[in-house]
Amino acid sequence: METMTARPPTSSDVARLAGVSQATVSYVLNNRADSRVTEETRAKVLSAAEKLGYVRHAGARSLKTGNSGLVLLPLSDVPFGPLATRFIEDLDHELTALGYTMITYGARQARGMAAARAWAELRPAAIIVDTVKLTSASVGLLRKAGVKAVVGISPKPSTLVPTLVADQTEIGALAARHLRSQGRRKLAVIVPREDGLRDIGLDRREGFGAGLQIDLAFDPASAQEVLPLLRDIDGVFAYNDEYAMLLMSTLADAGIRVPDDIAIVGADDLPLARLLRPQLTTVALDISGTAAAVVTFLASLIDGTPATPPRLWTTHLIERSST
Amino acid sequence: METMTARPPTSSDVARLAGVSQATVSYVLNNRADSRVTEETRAKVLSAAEKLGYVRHAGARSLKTGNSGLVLLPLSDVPFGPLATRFIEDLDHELTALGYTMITYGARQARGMAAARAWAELRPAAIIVDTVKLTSASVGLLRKAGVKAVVGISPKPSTLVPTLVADQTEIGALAARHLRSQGRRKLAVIVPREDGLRDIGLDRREGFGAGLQIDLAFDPASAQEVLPLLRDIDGVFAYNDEYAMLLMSTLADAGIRVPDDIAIVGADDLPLARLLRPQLTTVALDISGTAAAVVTFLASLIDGTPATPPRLWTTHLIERSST
DNA sequence: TTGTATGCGTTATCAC
DNA sequence: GTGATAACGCATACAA
Repeated sequence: METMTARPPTSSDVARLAGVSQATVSYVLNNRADSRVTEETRAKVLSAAEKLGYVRHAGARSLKTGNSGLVLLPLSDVPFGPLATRFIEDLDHELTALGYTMITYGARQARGMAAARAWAELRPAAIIVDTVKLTSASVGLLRKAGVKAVVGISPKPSTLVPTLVADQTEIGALAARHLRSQGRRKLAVIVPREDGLRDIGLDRREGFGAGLQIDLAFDPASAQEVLPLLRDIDGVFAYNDEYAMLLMSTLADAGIRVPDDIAIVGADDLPLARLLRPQLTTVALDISGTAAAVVTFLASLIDGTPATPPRLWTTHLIERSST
Repeated sequence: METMTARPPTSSDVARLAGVSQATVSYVLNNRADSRVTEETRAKVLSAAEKLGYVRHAGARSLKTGNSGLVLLPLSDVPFGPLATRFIEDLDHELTALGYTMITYGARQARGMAAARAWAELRPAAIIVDTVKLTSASVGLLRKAGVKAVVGISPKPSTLVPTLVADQTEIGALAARHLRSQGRRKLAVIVPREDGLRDIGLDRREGFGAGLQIDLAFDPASAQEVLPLLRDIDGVFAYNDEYAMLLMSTLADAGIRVPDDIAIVGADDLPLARLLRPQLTTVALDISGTAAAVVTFLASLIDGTPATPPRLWTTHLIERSST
């Protein structure tokens, strides 16, 4: 027989079953040290809670205590690869260890005020979000709603909020340095045409420095079109490994040799890109340890202690046979 | 001057500023039709709320009404590609349209009771989760906590909960049918060695039917090792496009021609795989419209109406030059 | 050591 | 049309 219509068990239900007061249940379940409870009553409470399948009501708890323990991560519109996924997982792990609950929210949620209102309803303790989704007004709203830490992610530091700087320029710079060190002088840099990727591409291009900018959509036809632009080029930074793969496949078709005619550098060190022949030289991003630093940073902000945002990653070049 | 320590504005604050009662504020903000409010007071309330930056407290609301409007999506441990990402985005969009708030939870959250307790704290209206993360006990706990719709995702229907069946066998079957139709008779099927992928691979292999099973790790060295197994093979279903890429790069190195010596079929129709030469024949999954159907299904369950879970995808074969 | 009482922000039932 | 008022589940100051 199913108990379909039964109301979820409350701490009062647990108290009734255990033969104690509701307050005692709360003490036991929260391990409050200041109120020492007999081992016996403690056991009674625990077993009663177990038997009833009692689970705290997070809403009621947050209403009472004024903090939800939630950390909100509205997902970026930019499709993310293994790196970002790994970072999010690490973040979740670290936050869980500190008793926070990490939640990701809306893949394509509207930005600005509407989004901020939706976020604020949950009364999160912290929120980490792509800076482009924030406005001065929306940050104000979030702060008013009691969000202790509003942290941005962005290629450049924001004036609005403390920002985790995802510095794209150093990626481009590293690629340029390597190509130059290989004696390449006639350089080009790929910038994706795709919406979300374009801004990142422009930043990588900025870091790359002097060189021909080639706008490229992720599409063989587009690659065919830009092929003539490479006539006088002997080194290309391809934005990332995926665009590098696109480029290399097109160059191969055209009979242009890599690295003999043109050297190619990718970025992100995708596992899939290791299958390429020649193997792709790439700028790898190292994010290990970042999540822990970010969580420490968040905790400081939540406590009201000022703190400096950590670096999101370090970069290093992996030289393979495409350069 | 910042108002750092100010308590978030409540509906009472709005009422005070607007010069009305707190109940009236609630009526206005919820557009309750039964209590007709003057257009004038309505405007006063709205402007007061605006000025204060008032945002509802989701916790208090869910405490009072007994439903949170939350739909929880504990993410699967299996790394997901563009397809799953798209599905999640669609789902979010559809749910938002119906007034629900979709939230994804913990990338590597523990399964079983511990996870269920964490989920239940949020008192979601519905939860969609990989069936392997559920146990009979944890489903019971969730139901007791008032979760109206506990929906599984799994290759096979579950006895525990209504299940969105991600039928992998038909993918394998389609690949086999195509290879046979091309006159290939000595068939093999790749099964990934990787943890999360292996079960999916075994299901695809089951659907494939007769043929040599080749266990393969996503790694060029592993591909080298299995190369001898392909000596007598003339058609391979490579599990998915990524493994197909691995395989094709290894075959190319060994001087084995595709499709002349061996025909290859991938799956998932990855954009990146279109760069391959020869171009990869693949089993494509179509998920358009699925999210809407799933949301309709969820809504039924939440209303207490029994309903049949929709199919997650349809499959079709895209023939290119690798077969 | 445990119980009583209160209020967090909200919605909803009832008088007015 | 609008305003008191109660209750949702919980944590905690204080009383016992």
